[in-house]
Amino acid sequence: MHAFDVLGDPVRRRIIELLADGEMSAGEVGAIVQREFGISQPGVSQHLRVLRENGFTTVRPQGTRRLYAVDPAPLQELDHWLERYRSFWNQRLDALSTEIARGRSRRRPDSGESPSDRRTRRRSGGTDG
Amino acid sequence: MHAFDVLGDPVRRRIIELLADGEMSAGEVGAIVQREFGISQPGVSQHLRVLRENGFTTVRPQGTRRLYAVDPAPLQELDHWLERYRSFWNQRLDALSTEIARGRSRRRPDSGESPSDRRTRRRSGGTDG
DNA sequence: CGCCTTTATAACCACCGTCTGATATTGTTG
DNA sequence: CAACAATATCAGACGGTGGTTATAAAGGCG
Repeated sequence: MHAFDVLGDPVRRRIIELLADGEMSAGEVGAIVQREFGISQPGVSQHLRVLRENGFTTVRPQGTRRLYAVDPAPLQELDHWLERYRSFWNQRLDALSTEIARGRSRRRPDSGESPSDRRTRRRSGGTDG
Repeated sequence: MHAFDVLGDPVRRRIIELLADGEMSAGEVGAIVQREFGISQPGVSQHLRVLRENGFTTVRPQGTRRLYAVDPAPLQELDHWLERYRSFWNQRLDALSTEIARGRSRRRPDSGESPSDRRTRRRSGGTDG
């Protein structure tokens, strides 16, 4: 699962935001998220699981509590994806279109970049990262 | 709809990547995406509509063709969201956890930041941007 | 005008992500 | 050990997303 897929959910984004300020217990995260989004404890727990299993958080037990912390590695993946577009917003958009058009006339045959997650069919249940 | 929601789909991400190299017609985008993802022309068109309606692309008619270009403004939104996490991956992770814990002990009562998109219920169909 | 191409839209639908209430698991305390 | 707290997991429901085929709309050409 791609980092964007994980963060394409507002609850999970919010959890990452909360954890950015520092380690929190599942319950603390839950209290806030339950209030803000109006979902149940198991609902929150499922989102925590997605984050955990996709490397966005680390978790350590402290008694009955589970302390979650953000793991920034997958976020770096997003940052890299965005690199190509950073130059875009430092320039005028119409002037950029012209430059892009020029750059496009000498288009590279193979940019050597792997395209975004490719799926044959959503129905196949092909979820790869 | 939040920028992450839009890009939380691999087809739409791919389309943005394609357009980053320069303006393309809907058909050109379609040919690539249909081959890579194995979806139909209307399927591609629907994704283009989502991108268009959420400000990720501009479109201009050229005869029967529609030329799409990337509009980077919403991507900037992502970049801002990521700012907070950039410092994370420039440091050792365990040392960072310690610092975060310290910073957490003097937690601000109100960070003044709007939380991620808040929904009452997914069932309510509350999709706001 | 008819014919063709391009591409958007309409109408429909399957499935999977996200939700729920119930329950299991983990840990602590008296 | 029982009781409690914290939280993960289970089993099932369901609606929205992302897909389809058919068709409409827009434009160009002979």
